[in-house]
Amino acid sequence: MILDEQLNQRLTRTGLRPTPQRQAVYSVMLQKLDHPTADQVFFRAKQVMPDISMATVYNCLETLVRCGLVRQVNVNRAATRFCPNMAEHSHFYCSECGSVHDISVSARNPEDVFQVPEGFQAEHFEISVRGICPACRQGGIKAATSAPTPLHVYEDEMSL
Amino acid sequence: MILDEQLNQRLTRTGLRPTPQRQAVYSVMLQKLDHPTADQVFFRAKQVMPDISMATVYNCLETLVRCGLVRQVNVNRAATRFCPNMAEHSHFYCSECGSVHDISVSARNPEDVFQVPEGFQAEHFEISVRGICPACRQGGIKAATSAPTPLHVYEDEMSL
DNA sequence: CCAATATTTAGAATAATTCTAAATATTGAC
DNA sequence: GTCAATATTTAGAATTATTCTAAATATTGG
Repeated sequence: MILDEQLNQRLTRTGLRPTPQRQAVYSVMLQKLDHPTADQVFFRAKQVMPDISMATVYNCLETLVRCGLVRQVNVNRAATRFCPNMAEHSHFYCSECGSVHDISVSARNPEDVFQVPEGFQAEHFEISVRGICPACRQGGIKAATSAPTPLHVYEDEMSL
Repeated sequence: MILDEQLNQRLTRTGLRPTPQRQAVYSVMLQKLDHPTADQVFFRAKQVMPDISMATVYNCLETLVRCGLVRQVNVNRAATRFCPNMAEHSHFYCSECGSVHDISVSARNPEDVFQVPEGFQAEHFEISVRGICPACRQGGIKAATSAPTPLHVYEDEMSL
């Protein structure tokens, strides 16, 4: 597969080794472009490689982040999500169902967005938006005492 | 104190009760305008009210957030920080020492910053910047195997 | 002052993540 | 190809911030 080549190049360039686990995790990330948590990646990876362990999934995801093929998305204090879209973009977080969606950044330069005072050295910035996703607006799921998982989440991932 | 009045008004307006603990936590938040974690707030609150409990600090902080006197700042997966500056601003996170600093937003409107696709309903957005703070640039603390706590952090908070 | 309601509290529970140390795999040198 | 050196995987324990629980206490309006 061509994508394996890309992964292998990135890995070796960073002094890391290509392994079947890393390939499996990366392929899983590319298969479905939602923003899975480590748990979800673990579940999906097991379908391809049944003996892979959670620790390895964490390790592989960290590796992919380190070599620039995946990025981490942190929303509130919920589990970290992972995103293989490395193009510049921001994230929309649905406060109803917790789903994460890519949105595009309209600002051209950092200076159009924020100002850091003298002496600070900015390295990276991130914009995140919170609100209601189309599915939840449609679905009209009312906030229950403890919100039930909306139907449009987890259509896959039925059992372990 | 005048600020207690402000707190009490906000609380009762939201159907919540003014309590000494809430006052203590709020006063602590206003005393030092850094961005303390719940732990740090607990430590500081104990100096004023030695028998206050951690659970109460969490409760009070949540209450203050709910009635709009304090906001939460989440950076990466580290402990949530709390900020009593309710004016529009963003946060700069120092990847060396973990300190958080207020920075100003230059964008006028959300549309200048990002675009949400049709069907999404944005409610709130947040910009966060990561980099090196002036103290760390000066200090020139080199990344050790496990970074030692830089000197400019925790000048207070020596013992429990 | 009393009943109704809200808050505080200590400690247990949770959940995501990191750590540990032993087993296994991969690499480059020969 | 074989071997030593190094990197990776793994299961399970440990950690950490936070939330939950249920009993004790405080506050409020009547």
